[in-house]
Amino acid sequence: MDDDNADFLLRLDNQFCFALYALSRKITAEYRPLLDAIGLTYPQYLVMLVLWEVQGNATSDEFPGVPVKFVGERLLLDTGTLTPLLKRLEANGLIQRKRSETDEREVRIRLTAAGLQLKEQARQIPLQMLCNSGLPVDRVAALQQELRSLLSAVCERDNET
Amino acid sequence: MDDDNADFLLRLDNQFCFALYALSRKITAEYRPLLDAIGLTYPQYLVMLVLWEVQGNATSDEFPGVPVKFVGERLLLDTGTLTPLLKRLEANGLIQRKRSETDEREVRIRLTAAGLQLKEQARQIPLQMLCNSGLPVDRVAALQQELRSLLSAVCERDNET
DNA sequence: TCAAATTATATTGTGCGCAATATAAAAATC
DNA sequence: GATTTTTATATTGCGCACAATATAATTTGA
Repeated sequence: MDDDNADFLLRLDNQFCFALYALSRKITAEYRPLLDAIGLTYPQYLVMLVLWEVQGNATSDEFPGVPVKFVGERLLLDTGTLTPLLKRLEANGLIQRKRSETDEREVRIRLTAAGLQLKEQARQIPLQMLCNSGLPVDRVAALQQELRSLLSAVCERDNET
Repeated sequence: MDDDNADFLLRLDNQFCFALYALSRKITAEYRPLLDAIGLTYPQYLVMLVLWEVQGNATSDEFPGVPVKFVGERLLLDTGTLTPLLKRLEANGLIQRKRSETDEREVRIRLTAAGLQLKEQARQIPLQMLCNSGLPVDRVAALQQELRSLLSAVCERDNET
């Protein structure tokens, strides 16, 4: 390949990765005011989404909790990120962390009453975001499908190695 | 809206933002081995792309440099991120940071000989990434166009405020 | 022309991400 | 059943991101 072609491929505007990286940060920034209002960061919000989904409306008495590993697999995050994040959520009274009695290696996570309650304040966020964005819904939906498809492809390749 | 619909919108798999966030991290991870080989992190690589583009083949004698602000606008990063990053690039001998003589507020950034030289080792990276990904080129290209379009829309809205 | 507003960068502090390492418990293998 | 291997979490350290604040230089405008 000659230099002109190589320079073309090195131009910032031609980097797929940069478009992805920049838009991801921009969208996260759009969430910030909404999440500030309920006292969550964006990664903390993702963890709460996972827990709201899996714990349903069960109280912490009824629910055995999920291992940290489960949350990590869902969000593609490792314990170096999750352990301190979960400790902060615990310090804020939204979750409980308790070492499993049947398998002492596991730490099981479950929502407190306050954590369950917070879901009611979060319900409005997805629609709010969509409205705030002013973007055409079908376009966002199509893009999301494509992103999820590529993500699956990359993850499957990772698993083969 | 009833609870079922709200729960649907709160499901992790339905979050546009999560698909974006997760894929962005995955793609960055794919760059890591290639960038490790030339001693750059991913954000540092982006800064170098900007500088390679704007300085061309000029030596640091010939080139007046660009302000930190210029790099920040190109990458949508603020000085809280850039100042320490640029200091690391300087410590590694890839750039010079020099306060402008005509406007003492500005710090002008330019590539050293080593920084210019590194471009030769970086030339292969974009094509390598495309090959490694194993993804269909046209699909990636189309997605990139869509991401850039949304990014522009979000940035324009920001500028109006 | 001088005070006020703006601009460019730096600093501080918090919270991710992630590699590398450590530790303890459970499972597998001999 | 003792040893090895694997698994689950924690810790440490580094480098972003970004809000908030500070500082100094320039520009604006009364």
